[in-house]
Amino acid sequence: MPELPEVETIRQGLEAHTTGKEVISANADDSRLFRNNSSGSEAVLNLVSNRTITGWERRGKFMWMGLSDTDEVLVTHLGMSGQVLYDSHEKASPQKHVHLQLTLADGSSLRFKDPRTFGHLTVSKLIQAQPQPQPRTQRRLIPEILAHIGPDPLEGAWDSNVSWEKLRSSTRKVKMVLLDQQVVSGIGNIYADEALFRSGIHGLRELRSLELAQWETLIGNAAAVMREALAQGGTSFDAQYVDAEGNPGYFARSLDVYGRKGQPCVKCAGMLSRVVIGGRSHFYCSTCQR
DNA sequence: AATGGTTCCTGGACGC
DNA sequence: TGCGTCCAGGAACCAT
Repeated sequence: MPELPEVETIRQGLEAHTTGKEVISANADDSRLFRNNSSGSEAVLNLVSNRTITGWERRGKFMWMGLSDTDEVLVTHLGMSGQVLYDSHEKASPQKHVHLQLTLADGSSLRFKDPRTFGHLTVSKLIQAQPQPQPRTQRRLIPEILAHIGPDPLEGAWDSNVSWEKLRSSTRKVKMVLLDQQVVSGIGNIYADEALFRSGIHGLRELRSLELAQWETLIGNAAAVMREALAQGGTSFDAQYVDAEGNPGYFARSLDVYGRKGQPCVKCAGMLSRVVIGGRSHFYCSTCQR
């Protein structure tokens, strides 16, 4: 389940291994990963072929590959089970669920794999981000299709006051707002639960019951837990999440509540519970979270 | 306008 | 051991 720390881990690996390399051949299937392109995978193949990779950027759970001599980028979202795998040598045999494969000039390869096809592979044009990061050290460009996605808490652009006026009267459950990528991006089900636990806030609370200071604490804790996870290479429960070189992350052992129903709370030793909010599992401590 | 529900998909966990 | 059944998850889309 790639959330911000997992996507950032993958991005760093791709940045290190593929920047400056030319794409000499590209193959794609007709997977629904390409559903946002009017011409399916064709637009993606046209974009990447014979261009040099200039780098990888990220906002929230979205990541994009920059290319030479164009203001269009290849935008990826890994969904539930997406992987972008780098290999120092070309993978000759076709592999299951690999929907796009690029061969680079030095003989290395890049494979976009996604069994559940919840992800996206889309061509999009870069535009000016609104709002711009503060302080405005450099102008941030983001893909046009991500214009509605909010900044993530690890970006300079994040400012909880910006969204507060719209949120303060909302009757939505706090957990649902944390997962709303238009409000704040990058937080998925795992880190939402961890941030709520650290903040002592129950996910079923209505947002309007919070003070601005509590909302800021919540976002601050989400940022903190995601930074810690990033330092561990992300969270892996199974083979679904691996970095660009196929290695798992080690943060799962550091989770306080997610997936721990029936186990003791790390703060009060009481038994942790689970409830469904908006179709998502919410793991919490009924003593520590109010 | 704002909010909640439905949908896509398949590997893995579980029960018999 | 092997089969069937069910569930997890993100975000676009639809219904209210």
